[in-house]
Amino acid sequence: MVRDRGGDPRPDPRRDPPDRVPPARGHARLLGAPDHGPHRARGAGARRAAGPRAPGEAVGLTESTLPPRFDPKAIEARWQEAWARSDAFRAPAHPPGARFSMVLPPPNVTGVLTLGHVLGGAVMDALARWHRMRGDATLWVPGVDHAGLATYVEVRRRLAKEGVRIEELTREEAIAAVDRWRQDHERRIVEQLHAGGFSLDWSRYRYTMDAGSLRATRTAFVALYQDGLVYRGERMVNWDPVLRTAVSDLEVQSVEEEATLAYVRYPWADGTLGGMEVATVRPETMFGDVAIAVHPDDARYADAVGRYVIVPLAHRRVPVIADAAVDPTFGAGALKITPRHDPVDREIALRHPDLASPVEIFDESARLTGSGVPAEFRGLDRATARTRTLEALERDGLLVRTERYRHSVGRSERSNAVIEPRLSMQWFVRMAPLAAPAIAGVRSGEIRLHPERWTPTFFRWMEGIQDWCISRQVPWGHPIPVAHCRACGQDTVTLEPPSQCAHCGSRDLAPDPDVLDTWMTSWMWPFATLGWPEKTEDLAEYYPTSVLVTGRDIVFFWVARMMMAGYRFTGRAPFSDVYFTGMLQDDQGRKMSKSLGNSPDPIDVIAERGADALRFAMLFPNPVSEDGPFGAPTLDGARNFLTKVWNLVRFTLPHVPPGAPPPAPPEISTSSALENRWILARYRRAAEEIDHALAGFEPTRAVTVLHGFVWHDLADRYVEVAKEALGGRRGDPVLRETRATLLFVVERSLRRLHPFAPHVTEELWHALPHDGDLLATARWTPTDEAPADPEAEVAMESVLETIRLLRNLRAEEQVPSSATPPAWVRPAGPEIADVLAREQATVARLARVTSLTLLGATDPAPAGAAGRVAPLGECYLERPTAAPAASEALLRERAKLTALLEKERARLADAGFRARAPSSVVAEVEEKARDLAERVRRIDDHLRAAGSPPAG
RNA sequence: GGGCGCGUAGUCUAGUGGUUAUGACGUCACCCUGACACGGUGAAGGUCGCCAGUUCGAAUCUGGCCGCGCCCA
Repeated sequence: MVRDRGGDPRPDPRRDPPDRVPPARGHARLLGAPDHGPHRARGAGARRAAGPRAPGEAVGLTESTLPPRFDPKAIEARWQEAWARSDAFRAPAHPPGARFSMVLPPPNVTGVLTLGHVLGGAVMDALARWHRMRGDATLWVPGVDHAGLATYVEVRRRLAKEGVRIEELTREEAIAAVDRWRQDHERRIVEQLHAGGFSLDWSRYRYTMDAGSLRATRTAFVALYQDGLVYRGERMVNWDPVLRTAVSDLEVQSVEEEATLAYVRYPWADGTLGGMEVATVRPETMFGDVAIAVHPDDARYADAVGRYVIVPLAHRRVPVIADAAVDPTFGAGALKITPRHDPVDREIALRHPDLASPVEIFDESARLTGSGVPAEFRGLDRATARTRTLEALERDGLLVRTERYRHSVGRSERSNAVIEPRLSMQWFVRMAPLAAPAIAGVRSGEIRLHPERWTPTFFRWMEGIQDWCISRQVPWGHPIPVAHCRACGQDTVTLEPPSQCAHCGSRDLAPDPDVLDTWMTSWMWPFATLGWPEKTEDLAEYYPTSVLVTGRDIVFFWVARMMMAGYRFTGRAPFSDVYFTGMLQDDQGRKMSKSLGNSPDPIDVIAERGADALRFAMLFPNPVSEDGPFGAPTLDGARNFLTKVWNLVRFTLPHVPPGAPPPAPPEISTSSALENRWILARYRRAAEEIDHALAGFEPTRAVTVLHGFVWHDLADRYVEVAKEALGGRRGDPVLRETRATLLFVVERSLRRLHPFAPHVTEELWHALPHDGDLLATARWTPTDEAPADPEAEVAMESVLETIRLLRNLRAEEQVPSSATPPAWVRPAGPEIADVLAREQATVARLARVTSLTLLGATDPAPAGAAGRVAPLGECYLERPTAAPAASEALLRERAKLTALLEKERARLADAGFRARAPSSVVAEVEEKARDLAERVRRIDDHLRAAGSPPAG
């Protein structure tokens, strides 16, 4: 760290910003901690006050004033301000060394953040804080997205409630109305992001419609236009008749729906009896029919091809044609051809150029207004027209029959309106040439997807990619940078809005009235936020970005397109790794979604539980990359764990001597206390796994390891064992070593926990002696600070296992908790005997036995004692005199071991196993069988001694 | 209809050829033991969806079936 300050236990950044805290190397006693509610009468404080001597007084403990539970509200805002004031998250301009950069997927100003956003945020912040602590120049760019159509629809709906139709406003009024909404939501989103404690660089905040984004979008459009990758053309598009705009293929959801399939007779034009029977779910489109098509090989209609029929109600003559695209098994095997209103029909019509040119029958709201529509139906909407045409057909005797029919219907993602395929003039991006480098990038591993299993889906979509319709007929969005010349009819496409036509020089120009699909801007987010198209320093320093974290639901909308834009406009992949998060589900297993209204506002959860608990709960225990439930139990778990950490520090504080220096790796040798060697070894193992998991995009694994290590190894086992040494009862050198070890491991655990629970760890870190201003900018310490020590791990396992066995016996024999009976152990080997001899006192204390006697191999079992047989040997515990001999557990154990033994013996009896399995495996099984047999024998001895003969 | 993925204790989950199948939540019993009852200790709970196959050996590999989910038509 640059400055060695700190020591002031609870800096209040509102009064004392961290960089102005006077250097004070004091003891870490907490001063002025707010009283968090009445302390319960029971507990340590009360006991100490009442007792003759507070434990630890003899060794100079200091009373901690941290309350037993932490109150997130009391600390979170304070640290958020401290981080902000110290510019901790502002990425340096010209950093040496490694870079780590990310963009926050810009939340849509359509709404506010959901818990899903917090999930992504928790993952990103973990990565950002981890890299920052590792010393990488770290940049995480915040911003919001104008979310074109989505926001427009939302505002449109809101205005409609107030009785205002947005279509009736002027363009300027409509834009102003949407922009007011945007500002309101933008403010709330920023507030939410602050409340989450995310380490975003707010100095680089961006908006997808700010000046830079406008310039980037315009530049990209012009470049693509000049390359011929953007073109205008009359194509069949997905038309949303409610919003009266085209939408892209991705914005159409296909839904299974039930419809009426009508069999309609088209009479022969020559007056012959009969006609062609055609099945359709859309009889109202018959006014646009130009033909009836049958399959060329369909024998039923061989004579029909070339004849003419009359379109019912419209009374027009159309030919019967043959086309291989017709499915002869569907309906009657004849298809009416309405080229302006069905993509398949259009394809067929294009193959038959002699057909009459198709007529438009719908207006932009899908009302029947075309010239070919009989007066009876003119002005009707699609649904009414469908009913009326069926009625009319029935009246005219042309409706043969109807049947129910399930088929999939395209609905607009935004308005839920049934999409009307419509031939219209739109702007498109040619995708295949843009997709190729992105496909290659993923294939070569230049871009990696995590979890990997999503790559096939990615390739499938990319390889079948269609051109992208980018024009929208709404006011809200980036204007299409094209001017149409009224004089010569040509387009002028330039970076700056032109004052005259580039072709004829006329000044009579009309700007294109449409706007761009919102993704035409967001696909450039990773570099547009860094200043592109200008050659900025940020772009040079921080592009390409490192990781993109997002939900799988926008892989095609956004992730794939960012790759395309990245390669096209910067020549590079926009990021090297993509991490997909899962979707959260509510308590009932339903997806959390805005429409269901089952995602709480993160602000409310944070107010109630704290940002740390919320974020931690996002990562644990359910895997981040899988869909999974999220609710109160998960939050409770996170809160409980953080309270555990809090109390671990509360326990540690009194053992920090006044004036203690910041924690350093303790001097450890093979003569050190076993528990100290062990916890250091365990810490090292955990730290290595955490680092490995983070590097491998497995945040849940990192958090799981932390949770297990801190709670079980450190708090449950180490602290309990170390209490003896910490009480000074094992002598001064051991006390010093143990204090140093405790402080070191606790402090280093806070460091590794910080990316996942930044506020509470920051608070606790400041309560301990520390070097530097903030944990957020402290070092990610190397794992080899703590020595690997497999020997200590094995030895400690024996100690812990002995304790567990004796506790188990206590419970089974219903030994009263106040009793401390004598116990015996017959170790299975000399190493275990050694360890237990040295750690006798620890075992006795934690198993609450009055003495622990080690038995030799030939010593008889203590009479009347309850016993267990385990791999490490046999444990005996004096049975309460009143208790009946309980041998159920022993019998259960025997049954289990016998079953295992059978299995191993069967394997050994198998000649094939002996012949083909590796000899090491055979030896292992032999050893295991010997051991099992020995244990069964001992159990039998024991049962005989206890007077209950072994079963079987 | 096509593609992809997933089925492990009541729930969620770890585990890519040899482990007495991991952990969390929940459940049961005992316990307010010098930080934590948002806690401690111990226990119970699984034919690893089903059926075949490969292999000396399968939760793990292959095939089929059943169920669920997602994406695309």
